Amino acid sequence: MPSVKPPRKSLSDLEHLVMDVIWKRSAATAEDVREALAARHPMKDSTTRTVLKRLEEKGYLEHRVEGRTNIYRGLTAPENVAVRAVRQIIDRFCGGSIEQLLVGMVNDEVLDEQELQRLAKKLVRLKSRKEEG
Amino acid sequence: MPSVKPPRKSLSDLEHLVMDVIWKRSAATAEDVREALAARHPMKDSTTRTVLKRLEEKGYLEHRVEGRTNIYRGLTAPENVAVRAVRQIIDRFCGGSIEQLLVGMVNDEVLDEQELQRLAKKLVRLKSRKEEG
DNA sequence: AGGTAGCGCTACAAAGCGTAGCGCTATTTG
DNA sequence: CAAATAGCGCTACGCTTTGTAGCGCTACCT
Repeated sequence: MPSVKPPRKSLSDLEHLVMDVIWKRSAATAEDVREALAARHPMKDSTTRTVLKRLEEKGYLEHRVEGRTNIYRGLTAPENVAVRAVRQIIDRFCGGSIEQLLVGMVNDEVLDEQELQRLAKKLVRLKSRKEEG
Repeated sequence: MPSVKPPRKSLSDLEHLVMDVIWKRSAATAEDVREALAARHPMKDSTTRTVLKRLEEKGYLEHRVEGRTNIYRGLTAPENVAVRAVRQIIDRFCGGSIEQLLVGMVNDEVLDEQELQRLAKKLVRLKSRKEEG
């Protein structure tokens, strides 16, 4: 597996909106993005391009040229970005302890213990199934 | 329970360092903070104060005056900050699905399913014990 | 009285972000 | 074919955040 280098910087609000578009359709042109966001966040064509360019610099995107058109493609799935971010949080706020985070989530009622247990079981099932092939 | 309002803005690197000091000792003066960070991050007295002030504005701290000295105290525990941040991440990157995040963590081997199950059980035990009083 | 501790205020440069204008070229259209 | 258009990259600008600190005031100890 050619481990993809993780993006260095985090996403701004607008960058996030744009990434959502990319993630939703796996590939898009600048115009695609602009149109997709026209309702929620209208912007000029050049604005879209700037954001796209910055996302590329940050390592979230790459593009290939097709005819005269740039086709942008995401380099990381949203879940991966999420996992990295959470990892950071655990390191920074919970002394590296996932347990501490889970405890906090249960206490804050963001997560229910029963639900967590159900998910845990599900994941174990999934894993063993995968190992069997 | 007088639900504490969550801080609005997130922490910068330096702010984070400072909060760690506060969290470690639950209360501290500006000098305490400066000394505690002197090795890792030397700074002038006034710098420390600026950061402290900003942290207060952001809602992470409050201070009381004792004699001529300000005593700073954290308003939120690190786990709470962590939980809120993770909540955001789940909403933003995982469409609100905790499951999606956990799956991602297991796939990225940040978390082991067995370990997760162990923790889940532990939390359930903890909860029932708490309910019994 | 003079030094000092402690404090708040103001400032400022660098970086990040949202925004966009401009000018170039290849393609489409009248 | 000339003109309009699509698509692109470059440059820029104002605003906010962040790290950094200087300054000047006051209460206090020597």
